Amino acid sequence: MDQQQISAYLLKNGVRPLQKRVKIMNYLVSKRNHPTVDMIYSDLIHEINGLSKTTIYNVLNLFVESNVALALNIEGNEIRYDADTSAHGHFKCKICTGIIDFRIKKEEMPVPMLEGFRIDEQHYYLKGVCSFCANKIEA
Amino acid sequence: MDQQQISAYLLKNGVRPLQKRVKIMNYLVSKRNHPTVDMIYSDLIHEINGLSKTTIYNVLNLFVESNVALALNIEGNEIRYDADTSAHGHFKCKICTGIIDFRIKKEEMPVPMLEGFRIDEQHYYLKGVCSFCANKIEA
DNA sequence: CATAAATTTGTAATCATTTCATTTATTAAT
DNA sequence: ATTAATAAATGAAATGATTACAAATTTATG
Repeated sequence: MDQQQISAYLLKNGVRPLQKRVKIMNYLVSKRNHPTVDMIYSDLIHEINGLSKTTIYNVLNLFVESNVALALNIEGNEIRYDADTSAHGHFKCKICTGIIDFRIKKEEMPVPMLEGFRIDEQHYYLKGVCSFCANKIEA
Repeated sequence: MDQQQISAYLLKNGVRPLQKRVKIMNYLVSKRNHPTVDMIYSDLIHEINGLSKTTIYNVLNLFVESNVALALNIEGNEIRYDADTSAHGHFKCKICTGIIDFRIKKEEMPVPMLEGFRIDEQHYYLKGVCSFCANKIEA
């Protein structure tokens, strides 16, 4: 996705494609690292002159409201963001703190018996040790 | 579960059954309300003389480490606790903020293809509007 | 009982996030 | 283009949950 495509994508979802918004969305879709606000800030501060952390909070909150990003609450003390809003699960490694996506077909998602409930969001996540870190520990 | 059973349960899981620990665990298993630390504090302060919020944090962290309680990270700004450590999902209502358990059989849980990963925890949660609040809105 | 070890307490520190008033950028109209 | 009106970005200060830590208390052990 280049700047043009990102702008179009935001516009289609009711988000005015302003400079910083486009750059932050571009960061999310190109890095796919499920970053915290701090990670985004440290990486983009070099690229965007005079970027403020508050702006990142504002933009991300807007993204989440507009359904172009997900807020992941895996650990209690940090929110991580994901531009992939399709159905998928997340694995968080306790050692390296990295988050890895894994595909789940919608049909595989268990459907709970909740008569009369309106379900807006489904989240499925795992915690453990990723294969890379597991290998390190063995060695 | 009475005090005796709770003490035995804690002991079996490597947690010394001290007074406040037993009372906090008793609260969790009897109320089943997925409380925050503040909810536990406001309810138990009347019952336990000179209870400190720090103690609740300490005890809950110990419970989670010892696998006798789960820390639920559904909303970014609060951790909620659950003494039911068996496989089940959680639904959080956006309106009344209540959390409702729902059964999922272990077999129904989707198994991701994560070769060489060690999976310690599985979490499945939904957000939306519960039937009770949905009815209110309609009316 | 007395002592040592573990736990609880309360205050202060920390950290992520939000609030808010001000400044700056963007859009629309002239 | 210029200007006026609107929306967004900024930074400092406030908030709120959680943790750190030293002192006081409780629990287990000889």
